[in-house]
This record gives sequence, C-alpha cells and structure tokens, in this order.
Amino acid sequence: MEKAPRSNDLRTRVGGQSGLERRPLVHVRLDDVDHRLLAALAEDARLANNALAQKVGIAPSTCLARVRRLRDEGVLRGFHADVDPALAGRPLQAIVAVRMHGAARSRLKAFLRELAELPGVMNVYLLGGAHDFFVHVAAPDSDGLNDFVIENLSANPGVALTETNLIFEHVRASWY
Amino acid sequence: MEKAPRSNDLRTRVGGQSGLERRPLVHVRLDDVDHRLLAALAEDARLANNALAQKVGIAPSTCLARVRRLRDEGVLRGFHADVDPALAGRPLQAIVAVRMHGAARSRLKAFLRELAELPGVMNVYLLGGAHDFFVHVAAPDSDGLNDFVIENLSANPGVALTETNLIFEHVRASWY
DNA sequence: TATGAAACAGCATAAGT
DNA sequence: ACTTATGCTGTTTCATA
Repeated sequence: MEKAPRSNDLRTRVGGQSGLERRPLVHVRLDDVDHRLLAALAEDARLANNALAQKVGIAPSTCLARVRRLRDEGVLRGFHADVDPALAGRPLQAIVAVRMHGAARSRLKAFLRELAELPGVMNVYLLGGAHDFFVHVAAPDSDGLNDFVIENLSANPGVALTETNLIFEHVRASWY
Repeated sequence: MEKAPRSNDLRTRVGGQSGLERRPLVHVRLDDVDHRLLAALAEDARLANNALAQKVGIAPSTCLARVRRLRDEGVLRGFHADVDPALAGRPLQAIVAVRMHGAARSRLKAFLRELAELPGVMNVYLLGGAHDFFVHVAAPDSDGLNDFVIENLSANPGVALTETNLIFEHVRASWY
C-alpha cells in the first residue's frame, strides 16, 4: 500500500470555491453533532481535532471522520482568517448598490467574477430586486473608494447607476 | 519554572470581538511579509505555523511571533469556518435594507447587536446613506424569511420600512 | 458506526548564534 | 531573524464492540 504524503484532511482542498459555479444541490442530513461541529468551527476555525472532539463530546477519530465528511459534502467550504480591513490599511468600507442596463445582464456573472478579484473587494452579492448586485468593498480612503466606483463600476457601459452606502459598523454574526 | 499549560497562541483568544465596540484606532505598520501572512491565512486559516512560514519564506519561529503580533494588534480578529448556508438548511439568503424613524436612531446600535444574535443572521451593516442598515440573513425557506422580516424588523416600532433583496449568488472575495 | 489505544509523525516553543 | 533541538500533541490507523 503506497503511503500517501500525509495529507491533513482538515486543511487540504480548502478554498478554490468561488461561489459562482453551479453546485449539484445535494441534500445533506445533519444531525445534532454535525451542527455542533459546524458551530464550533465557525467560531474558531483553528480548533484542533482533539479539542473539537472534546467540545462536542465525541472521540477524536469520530470527529475527524465527521469533519472530513462535512468538508467533502461541501457544507464546510473553507477556513478563513478574519482580517480587520481598517487595521490592514483600508479603513473606509462601503456597500455599493449597482443597477445594470437590461442588455448587460447576460454578462453579469462574468462581471461579478472580475469584481471579486479586485483589491479591497470583500463580497459580491448577485440580487433579485431593485438592484442587480451589491459590492462590499474596503478602501484606503475616500479617494480610493471614489476611484473604485468610477473606474470599476461606472466606467462599465453596462452599469446604469451606482449607489454608495458607507459602512459605519460591520457586525459579523456568529452564524447560529 | 512552572510549565504553563501549552497554549497554542494561534488559537487562543480568538473570537469575542463583536465589531460593535469602539476600537482604539491604532495605526499598525504592516510590511510585505505581514501582508503575505494575512493573505495566506485569509485563504486558509488552518495553515500550520510551519507551512505558513514556508509559504511566506520566513522561519517558523519568526512566523509565530509575527502572527502573534498581528493577533495582539487586532489585525487578525479571528479564524472562522465558512459554512454553506444552503447545505446547512438555510438555502434562501437575503439582504434586508432597513430605514428607521429618526427618533429610534439612538437605540440603533443596541438593536443591531440583538439582530446579530438571531439564528440565520450572517452580517449586519450599519450604514450612512439612504438606508440605516443592511441585514444579511439566511432562511430555511420563503416563509422563514418572511417571518424573520416581520417579527424581527417590521415589528419593531422604530423601523420605518424594509426592503428585501433576495441573494442569487454570493461571492466571497479572496480579500486581496 | 463509534470508540479506544498505540505509534508515528510533526508541530510549537525556547534556546543560542 | 534564523537554526537547532526537544518534548509533546495531534493525527492516523486498526482492532473491537
């Protein structure tokens, strides 16, 4: 039996999920233990398997298998550090609401993908409703924000209008 | 020498930052290595110190000290698992824009704090602009979403109007 | 399917250069 | 800031219930 190079299954195959590609929409049955695992990892993604197992009351080996299953099924999409944009040089956050011209809607998803790659862009939400999408962006200053909106949004001929909402506070909820 | 119970410094003192409390607004100088560390951890929060060090091209001990500094300074706010709401039983996401009555604005922050604790609430954004805040929420179904808006938002006498935007796609950007 | 033990590998941590 | 060295912990497999 060839020995695979020890792949820490909790850490590998993380990321690489843009959120834009269509997912097979499987239904996953999650029991109470699974929910506790998800809650614990949502709160602290760096919990070691041992500590995690103890926290939810199962054996480490069982815990490892459960978490691997959750990852393989796609319930656990990844593990990310939460960086404070203000302290990382981007103290000015905004949510820019954008409406497109009707003809440009076919290229919308590709456009969003490009936007998500731009520096400072934190989230992009494709919407149904009065606006077509929201861009959550963090900028170094007011000029930077203005430049972002003008150069990356308004400059696009498909963009009909933008509405910039400054963010005064952002509370990231604990999820459940 | 008393042996402190091995505290993995990368994992301790994580969480407990709601985002609502006022921060001392210190300026942090980040060099290129720091930015690479943040980017790497934002992409995969479970990278072990060794692997992280190798990835950014510094020694493990240096890496440990750097990351600890980033955490102590508040640049690294925490490490969170990214759970797919759809596969976890909440396939319907929305961003609800809310405007308050003028008189109710003084209690706004406390209100947001309460909202953030509700099941399904993922983000709350306090805004300046046409709306007072946005609530990013994930609901089990259309009824659940409706109930959330009515019971937790419209029911509040301070709420003047709500505008629910369904989310078709959510792209979480790679941060930088 | 979950558990527990055992073995191994790999990591955090603290010296010293 | 790097290198080295050392306990020690976490991961992993396998046998068992």
